[in-house]
Amino acid sequence: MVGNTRKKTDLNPNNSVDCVIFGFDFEQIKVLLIDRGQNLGNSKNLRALPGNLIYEEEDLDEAAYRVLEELTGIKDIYLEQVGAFGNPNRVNKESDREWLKSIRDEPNARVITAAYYSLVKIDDFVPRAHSFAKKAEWIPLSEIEELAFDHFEILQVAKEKLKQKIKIQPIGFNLLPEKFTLSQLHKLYECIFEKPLDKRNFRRKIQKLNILTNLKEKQRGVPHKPSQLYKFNEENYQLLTQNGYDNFGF
Amino acid sequence: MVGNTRKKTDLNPNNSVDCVIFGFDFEQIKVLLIDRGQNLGNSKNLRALPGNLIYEEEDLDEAAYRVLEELTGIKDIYLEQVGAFGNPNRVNKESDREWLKSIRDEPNARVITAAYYSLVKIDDFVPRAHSFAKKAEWIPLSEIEELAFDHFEILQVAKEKLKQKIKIQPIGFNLLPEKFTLSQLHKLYECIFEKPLDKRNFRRKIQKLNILTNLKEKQRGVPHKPSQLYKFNEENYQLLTQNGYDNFGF
DNA sequence: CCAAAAGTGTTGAAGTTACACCCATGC
DNA sequence: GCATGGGTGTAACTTCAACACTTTTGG
Repeated sequence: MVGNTRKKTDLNPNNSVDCVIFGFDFEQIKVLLIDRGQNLGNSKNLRALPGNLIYEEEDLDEAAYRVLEELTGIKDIYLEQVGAFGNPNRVNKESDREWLKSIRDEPNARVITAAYYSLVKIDDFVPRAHSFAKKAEWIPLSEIEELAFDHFEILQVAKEKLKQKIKIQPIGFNLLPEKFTLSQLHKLYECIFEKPLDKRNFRRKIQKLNILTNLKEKQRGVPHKPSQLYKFNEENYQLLTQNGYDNFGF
Repeated sequence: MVGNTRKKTDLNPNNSVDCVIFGFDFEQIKVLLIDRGQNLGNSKNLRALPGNLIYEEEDLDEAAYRVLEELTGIKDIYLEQVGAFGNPNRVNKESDREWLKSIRDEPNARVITAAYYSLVKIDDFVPRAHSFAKKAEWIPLSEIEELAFDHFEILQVAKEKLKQKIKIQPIGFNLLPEKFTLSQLHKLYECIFEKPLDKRNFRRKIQKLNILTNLKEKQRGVPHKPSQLYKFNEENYQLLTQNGYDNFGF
């Protein structure tokens, strides 16, 4: 992989990857979208999921990591496959067709995409736009109403998969900084499940799992009682799950 | 779709679908595999999942239904996507390369596959081999140790997805005949989860869901106390789940 | 009458839900 | 001293796990 010099002609014109990048700013879930900077007459400049064609000899997972880095500068993150999307009508918006003409050698090729979702610590990097992404921006999930191609549909499926996954694997920590408070974790779960969770019950439940380490360290500079800081305890998590435990309930 | 006359040249050389068809014979889970009837010198004649290239203008889900019917004669069944598999080394077995040469126009093309799993009532049809499938056979899941391409890996993932899915949606009924007994359902769940479930607890739990209709009809001709027959109650299931209920536990 | 699977209830432990007040800090 | 979010316990209820015997049929 490393050091390959790949040409545009090594691209597989029929297959792409698209990434739904979730972030959490302690208030809401956000999704990283790119702005293709189209200046179009009558059609809308819709945002898109970061995604692109894969190379002929490239693994799908690898392609997802690569594309993500190329378009946004993000690397080394948690990725999970959502599935394959191959509706022949994925490209039925005028603005999408025009855009493809401007960046692809074979703009009319039928493209099947493998979608991924990933969870990132929103502060670990400033998303930088690269390549054809004129801007890369965090957009609140709740405000997204329309996207390029079939990306809105992909987003809905990704959201659903995330909800299911977090019930059987505590992947939420990927969205939080190394050190976090129970309230932040609580808020995160509420945002993902899109419903309120009782504070005391949540705390009891999560603490019973014994996968948090209390850092014996407090928040500083907050205008209220400072909160304990915790970190995810990877070792205890391994112990817990090595016998097939997968009930993270909620 | 109907009436299209499609030529071999309309095939998309880079994309295929593969189907993991699960069946249940009241004793164990079986998987429908095809035998490509290779007569090879030193390499094994491995069985494969039914699958084939898709057409250029064909939806993935549709392609899965079509390929399945073409290779096995099965139609109108429950299908669920497993995901996209695109490891460039999927074809690294000598026997697979030779076989592709014999059936494909572009045997060396890199192929990304969308895998599906499906649940069928094993007695609803006799699988018939068609096309390049020389035989289509039900093989016990527990006896499958090696398959063509990356099909064994696909099978493992499909099995895992099925286990997860049946916890949140009672899809098991697709594997049983219209009329079935609680013992058959019980055995089915044990086979899927690969672990014993307490008989009384299972019955209580499933009956509390209120998605079974007691047909007030008994098994006949069995050399033991005949069992009540039940059918799946679709209406009650809709009522149960319309408010988001998805705890079919186990 | 024997073999085979069907069918049934109880108890103790664990988990779930709902709910209200005091605490520590910055300003 | 006030506003803000942090942190805690209990009681009623529901669910879960474990467990053994009687029933009905065919042969």
